[in-house]
Formats: sequence, C-alpha cells, structure tokens
Amino acid sequence: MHMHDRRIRFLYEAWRNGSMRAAADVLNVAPSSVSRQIAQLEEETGTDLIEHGRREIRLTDAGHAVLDYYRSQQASLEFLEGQLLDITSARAGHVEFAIGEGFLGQALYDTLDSFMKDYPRITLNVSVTDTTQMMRMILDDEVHFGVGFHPISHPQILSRYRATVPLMAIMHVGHPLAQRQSLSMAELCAEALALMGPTFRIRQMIDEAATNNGLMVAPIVTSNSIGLLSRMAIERRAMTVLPAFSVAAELARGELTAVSVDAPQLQSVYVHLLARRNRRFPPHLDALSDHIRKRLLPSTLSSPRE
Amino acid sequence: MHMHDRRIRFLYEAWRNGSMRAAADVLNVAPSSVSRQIAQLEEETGTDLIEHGRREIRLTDAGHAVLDYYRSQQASLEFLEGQLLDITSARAGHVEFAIGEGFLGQALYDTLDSFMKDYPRITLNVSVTDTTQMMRMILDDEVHFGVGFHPISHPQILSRYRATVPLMAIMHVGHPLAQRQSLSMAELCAEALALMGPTFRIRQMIDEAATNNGLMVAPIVTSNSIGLLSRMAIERRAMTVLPAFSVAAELARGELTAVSVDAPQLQSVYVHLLARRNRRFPPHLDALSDHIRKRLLPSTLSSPRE
DNA sequence: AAAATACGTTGCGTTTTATGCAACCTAATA
DNA sequence: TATTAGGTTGCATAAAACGCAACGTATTTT
Repeated sequence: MHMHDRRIRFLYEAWRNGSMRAAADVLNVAPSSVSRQIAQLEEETGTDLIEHGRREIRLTDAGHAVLDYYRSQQASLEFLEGQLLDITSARAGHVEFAIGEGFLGQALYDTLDSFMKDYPRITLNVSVTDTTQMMRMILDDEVHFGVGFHPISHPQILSRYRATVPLMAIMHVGHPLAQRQSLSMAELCAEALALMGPTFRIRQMIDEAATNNGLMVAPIVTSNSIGLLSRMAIERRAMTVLPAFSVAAELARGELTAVSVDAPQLQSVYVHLLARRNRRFPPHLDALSDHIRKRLLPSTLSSPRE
Repeated sequence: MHMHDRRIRFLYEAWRNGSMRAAADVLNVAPSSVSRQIAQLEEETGTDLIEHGRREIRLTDAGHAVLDYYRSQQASLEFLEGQLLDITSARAGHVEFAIGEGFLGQALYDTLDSFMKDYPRITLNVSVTDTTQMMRMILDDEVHFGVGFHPISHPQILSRYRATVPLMAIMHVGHPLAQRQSLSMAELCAEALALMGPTFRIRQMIDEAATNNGLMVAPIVTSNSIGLLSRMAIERRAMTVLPAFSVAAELARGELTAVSVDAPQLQSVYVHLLARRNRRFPPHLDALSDHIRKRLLPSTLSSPRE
C-alpha cells in the first residue's frame, strides 16, 4: 500500500475542521484538491473512508482506522525529529573505533569517561587490536577511525592527526635515576626492565633503539598489560618504558617519575589518528577525535597532516 | 516535516540492496531518480543520510534513524492493513443503535449474544430510549439506526426494514383462555391485565384498539418492565399484552402461552428498523441489521420498504 | 601508475501527478 | 420550494518525478 502522507493529512484536516472546504482553507489549497486526494486514498485502501453524499464530513470506521495510523505515524515522526536534532547537534550518535596496544590504561579510561559525560547520548564501541587488524577494520569500515602508534602505510588510509608521544623511562620516584634529566640507552638497558612483549609496536621501537646503539634489551618481566608494567615500577622491581600519558595518574600522584631517554627512535614516536581516505567526519566523530586529542594527548602538539 | 513515503522507501531499498543502482533495478526506476529522491530527503531533514563520495551506500547515524522510523511506520501500516481488511469484511467495526421500549428482554439479549459471537471484533453500544429521543439520535447521527414500533414520520428518517409483530395476549398455560385460537377485545378487557404505562407505544396501540371497540383497558398492574409483566402472567395474577418474541423464552419453556387478539390495531403492528435518509450501510451495519431481522424477528416476514 | 570498472551525480526534455478555477450536483434548511 | 453550504467533476495549468545520457569520482585491476 502507498498511503502518501499528504493524502492522509488532507483527510485528517478535513475531519478536524469538519469539512473539506475548511480543510482547504487551512491547507491553502482548493477544495477540489482535498476531495480528489481523499477519493484517491479511498481507491488505494479500497474502502470508503468518509460517508459520502452528506453535507459535513463523517468518517467511517475505516476512516477512523486510517487516522489512528496517521496519529501513530506523527508520534514516530516527532521522535525522529528529536533524534535528528540530537544527531546533527552531535549530541547523539555512535562511534566505533580501534585503539592500539599501548593505549589501554587510566588515561584512556579518563578520556572516555569525560567524553561520555559530555556526550551522554553518543554510544561507543572500542576495539583493542593489533596493527594488522586495525588496518583491515579501517579499510572495511568496521570502525570509523583508529588510534595507534604505527604510521600505517596504505594508499587508502591516512592520518588525520598526529601527536608526538615520546616513550619515557618510567620508574619509582625513589629510584636512583629518578632525578636525572635524561638517560642514555646504555643506562636504560643496564636496569631491570618490565616491557611489553615483542609483538607490540612500543616494544619494537625500544628494540630498534637498542639495536642502533649496539645494545640488547633483556626485560625481566614481559606483559601486554600496562597496569602490570606500572605496578612493577611502583613496587621498585623494575623500570618500564611507556608514553607518559599511559601512567598519567601515577605520575600525578607522585608514585612514579618519567625520565626521557636519549634515543631519537623513542623521541620521535607519533600517535596517529587514522581513518580511511575520503571518509568525512560527521560532527560526533569530530567531537570524539577532538576529545582524544585534548584529553588523551594533552601535553603534546598535534596537527592535521596532508 | 514532510517525509514522503516514497523517498524513504528509496533510501531503504538503496541501503538494503547496497547501491542506488541496485535499488533502481528493484524499484524499476532510473538510478538518477533514486539519487535525487535521497538528496531531497537530505534537504528535508537538513542532514546527510548517506556518506557521500563513496562507491557503495553507507548510512550515517541520521540515515539509520530515518530507517528506524521507516520500519516503525511499516509496522503501523501492516496493522492498519489488517484493520481495514477486518473492517471491509465486516469482521471489525463499531455500531451504535437505539432500541425502543418494548424490546428489552431475553430475545434481545439472545440476539446480541449470538451477533457478538459471530462478529467478536465488532463493538456495540445499545441505547434504550423513547420515541422522541430515538428520533433526535437518528437525526444527529448519534446512532447508526434505531429499532422501534413507532413508524416515526420525519422527512429525514426512513424505515429500512419492517416486520409484522402482532401484539399477543400473554397468559399462563393453565389460564382458562389458554387453549383459545383468539380472543376478542371485549374478552381481553374483561381480564385482569398487567400492561406497560400509557407513555409507551405498545400501550398506546392497545388503548387505541380498545377505544375503537368502545371499550376501556383498566390494568391492575402497570410497569415499564417486561420482566415484571411476564412475571405477573407466570404467577397467574394477570394477563399481559406483548409481542411474542418478548417472552420467547417463557413460551418455549411452556410457562406461558400467547393467544392472538381480534383487533386490526394489534395485528398490524410493525417493527421498523429506522435510519437517517441517505445513510449508506457499510457491511458491518448490514451484518447487525440482518442479524436482528433473522434472530430478533424470526417468525415474521420482513421486507425492505421504499 | 594507468586503465578499467562501478558507482553517484547533474542537465534537460518528457511524463506523471497535483492543483486551481469554474461549473455542477446534492443534502440540509428556511 | 428556494436557498444555502457543502462535495464533485472537466479542463487547463503548474509542480513533481522520471528517463536518458553525459559526466565525475572512488575503487579495483593490470
């Protein structure tokens, strides 16, 4: 069945105003138009909707049924209008994004918390993935964007933002080296280390920096959990190497200290916000990516690229 | 907001079939039409509904919201279609009718019972009224039709059916006159009588018959309740005068007997099914009036008139 | 990197649909 | 019976939708 909106509106106004002519006045059309639209509605439904051959309008039961339908439709429409308003004003929406290995931690939770407080009607789905999967998800549009260290090279993926996030030596505030301005790679490698496993991008960059200095990293603990690594540092069992924001809370509480490492590979680490080429960011995506830029990476300069 | 059905359908099919061209095939229109209708929908909503600059169709959150609306609308539409089907097949509907004084009784209850069993989805409202009110209700369209003895004369009211319902002398089966073929008016007036009050049409016709024979009716009991009158007869306290169907149950049980009275005024009493001129009876009204004709007045011949 | 492919989009003439005007028909009323 | 207030219909006109064809662009293939 078709049930053109306009036709039903004509019927509704005719009923509401008692006559087709009155409805025509309200609708700013000729009475003949009202008559014909209602007649057509009757043809479409195959039933009389008004009692014909009568002075004023009276609906049949079928007519009343159609108006009931009209009213329920109007209710849905109002609901839709509210939703669209929320969506266009970036108050409502849904975001799917992928985030790289190294980001799980209090800083991310805080960022998401604050975002969800500011935008309570935007739903989120966060996928924690490795680099390979993140590429696929971005390309297949399974996520709107991804956040990771890896400067993924693919013709269809481009970086919308990048931020410098140097990897720091994270240690207990009471550690002998805690007051130092910076550490050499040699000094770092001499310490007891708690690092991420070798499949993680952060670890790969550390290994690379060590190799370039003719050194080897031999961690005493390996984990994919940032919480466990920072725990090791807090308990003075080991030093770890992470972006500062990963342990921002512990740094702020004065439990840990971050000391920079003299190695270009660890200084020029970039975090990228990656998305498929040509994807246009609607307002709510912009809202979240802005939030990530400002909260997750607050101490770094970020800039759009290409 | 307008939200033309057809436009949303185009969006829906484009989403469902993955591309505008595929949707165009399904809808048997040119792809350009699909593109333009969606574009117009976007103008009407003031938002992008699909992600433009892309090979296949992908909906924005707003687009999904619109489709949610579409789906809820489709659900309502299916419901409406069911309702219309019920209504056109006279399975569903509503009937308001008025019924005259003399009809309250088991016969009416049985008739309505059986009708409501046959048409469980038709709702009824029965108004028991006097003649004056029935006229007004019919003229003001407060009821679809009325059933009464009175041949109401009004240019706007006409009788759709009439049935002969002679008034009978109703008495106990053990009454001395119970075996008679018929009674004269004189014999009737000589009996102890329980009759309706003088404002009722049935009573007026009895009075008229008596007067024409130079007689007077002097009932020992008067009531507006048929139940009370028949009770009087069952308890042998009096004889009453009613249409046979008013006490059909008691007659069937062999508690009462109906004997005809030799008086043309009581023989040619008609029951009329009255409605406003020019009112067209939709199927469910026909259903009920047929039912009344066949169940309430089963022993009489009824015929459409004028 | 270039060509091929598969989309969406836009311009323009055509067809369908809705509208306006005027005359006409009908029910209700004076 | 005449009058009034509404619905309906014929015909010309305006608006909307459509089809065709050309074009632009994202993605895949070579």
